[in-house]
Amino acid sequence: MLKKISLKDIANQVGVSTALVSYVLNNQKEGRISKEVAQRIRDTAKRLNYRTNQVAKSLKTNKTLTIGLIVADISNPFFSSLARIIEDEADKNNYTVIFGSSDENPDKSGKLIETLVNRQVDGLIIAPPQNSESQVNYLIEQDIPFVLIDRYFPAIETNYVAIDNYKAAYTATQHFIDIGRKRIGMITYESAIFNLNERARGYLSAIKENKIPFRTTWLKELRPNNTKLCIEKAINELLDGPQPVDALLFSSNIIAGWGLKYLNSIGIKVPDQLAVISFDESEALDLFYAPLTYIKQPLQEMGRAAIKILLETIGKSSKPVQLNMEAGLVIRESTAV
Amino acid sequence: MLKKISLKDIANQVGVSTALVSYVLNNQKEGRISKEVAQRIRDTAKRLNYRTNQVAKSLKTNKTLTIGLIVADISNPFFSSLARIIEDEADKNNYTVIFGSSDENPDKSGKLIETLVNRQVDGLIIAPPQNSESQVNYLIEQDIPFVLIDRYFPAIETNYVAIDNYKAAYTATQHFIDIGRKRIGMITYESAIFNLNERARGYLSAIKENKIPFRTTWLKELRPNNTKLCIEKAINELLDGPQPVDALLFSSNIIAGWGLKYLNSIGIKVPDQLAVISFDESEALDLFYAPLTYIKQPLQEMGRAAIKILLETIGKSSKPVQLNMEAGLVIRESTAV
DNA sequence: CTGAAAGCGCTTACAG
DNA sequence: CTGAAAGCGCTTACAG
Repeated sequence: MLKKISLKDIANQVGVSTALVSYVLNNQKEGRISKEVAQRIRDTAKRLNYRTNQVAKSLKTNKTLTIGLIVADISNPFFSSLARIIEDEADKNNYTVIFGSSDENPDKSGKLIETLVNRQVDGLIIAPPQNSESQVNYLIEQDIPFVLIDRYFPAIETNYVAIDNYKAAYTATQHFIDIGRKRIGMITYESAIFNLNERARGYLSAIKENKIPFRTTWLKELRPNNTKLCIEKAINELLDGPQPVDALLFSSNIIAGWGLKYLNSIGIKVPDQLAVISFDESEALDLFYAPLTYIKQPLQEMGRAAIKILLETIGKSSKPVQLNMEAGLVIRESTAV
Repeated sequence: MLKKISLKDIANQVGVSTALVSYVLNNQKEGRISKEVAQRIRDTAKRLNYRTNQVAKSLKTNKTLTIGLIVADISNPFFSSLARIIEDEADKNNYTVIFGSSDENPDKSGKLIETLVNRQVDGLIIAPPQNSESQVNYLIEQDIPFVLIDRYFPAIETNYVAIDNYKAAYTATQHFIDIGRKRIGMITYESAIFNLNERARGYLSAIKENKIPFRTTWLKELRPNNTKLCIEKAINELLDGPQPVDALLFSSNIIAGWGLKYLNSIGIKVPDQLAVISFDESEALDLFYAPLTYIKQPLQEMGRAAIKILLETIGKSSKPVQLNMEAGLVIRESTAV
């Protein structure tokens, strides 16, 4: 790289101190600097194409105007959509975002947190994987501002922004019942992640409260790895036998993606044979021959709230803000009566 | 935040200079420091939970170990997949990535470049929007390492990693011809972006060289804005009249997404009435009842190459490396004979 | 084997 | 209205 122009270069050219240059370029002490000198400083800065070195500024001010975003996988449409919203909101506040993908792996997320903290991010937005409680506690101990998003740990008092997953799953299941379905399956991950458990809990509650005799084989909890085959196997089990399910709730867009592909390939008729609802939308789901009924998370609001809370926390540590937003149910053909 | 532990704190505790602490923690001058002291320094660092302040280190070393990634839109699956690959490759080299979305807008990309440069990123990976030549020239002037990805400006000599879009479109069009299609349409964006022009050029060449009488109405070039309606209109025009097209090439995954949705809704039979090929894959496309034949870009290789070239350029400025990789054609049901 | 010291490019109280 | 100076937390020649 070329030698960069520094404040000192401008100061030398104009024949003033770097202090003065700094004040002018930061629009400080407005009234107290002679207009003429201020203008000469500005002109020179422009002529030399001066760019402030944020690293030096950060070291001095102890602010980097950078936030770290840790998601499970930036290539998952749910997270990349969220990332885009967070990017835009951050930008409005002159913040820049560094991202990292944890792959739902606590070791990776721990390393990411460490890297980002070393880089002195002003705060973090994290979708924490299971078993990462200690990392969250570490951030609390170190008094590093952060907001959990999508998931959280009910036992730890932190900022978070999520949806009411219990209610969302309950509503979806109730919808199946309302359109007359009697045997309702659900495919989800076997996981300690709170939001997934809430989804299963909501599903079970709705079934119970409607006095539908529940069969344990209706709820399939998959290992997160080896997903594709497991999903196919789960679907087979749900559809085989004399009492196949007539409705199916997918607990994530990824599961829905694989699941629909498989339903396609084995020629199941949706919604006639099987009504289907998925958590989260995805361009993908629109191309299924029966556009999917889905649980729509208010991503925009979630991203906005996360940034807002984070910036407030950066400003001054305050009481944790905990937001359980309400998700919508977008009803389409996959649950048509 | 809590007061952070600095090198000085460790130095004070152990009773040595910060220089020594720095050497030990960076594993420098290994043999020349007494084992005993080194061990005490390490123990103390651990006990105090020392984290190095990367900002201070960066200021001194003039390296931030950060790269900037500017794409059109991080929520577009093409770019988020690329981002994920770049993230992983960067991580292997201890680099971290800051991203930004330009929305194909040169003003936005200009601002992003400025922000990232001010933040002293060591280098940039950019998918440049149209009319951003001046920004690229600025980077060259300033001798800031960068690699263009996905698109580039043939008139400017830079590092870039892209596919041979001409060839990819040619191959796709040839495939239509090989399966007996006679009236082949293409929907693309009206744009000065080189890669899109190359796609149109490849399509036209294939038609010409196969001596198919080309009709200008077959090539639809849309304004990038208001896409959905434009695509529907374009499809209507292509399918209306006595001589509807019997094959259709979509020049991006976004266009394909909207296009397929519309084909679905108007009940066109793929591939019987209309054979279809799209640029780029997407989970989405698998859910279309006739899984799509698509042009597969070697994303993994592209991301890897981009990082490799960038890091080499950061190491020492060298001759521009220009990679036109070959895309594959994945043949599926949408072009079945 | 170890330390004193300069310096990276800024900001900001303090003094005048 | 303006400047000299300290300091943010590191690294690294240099000296011993």
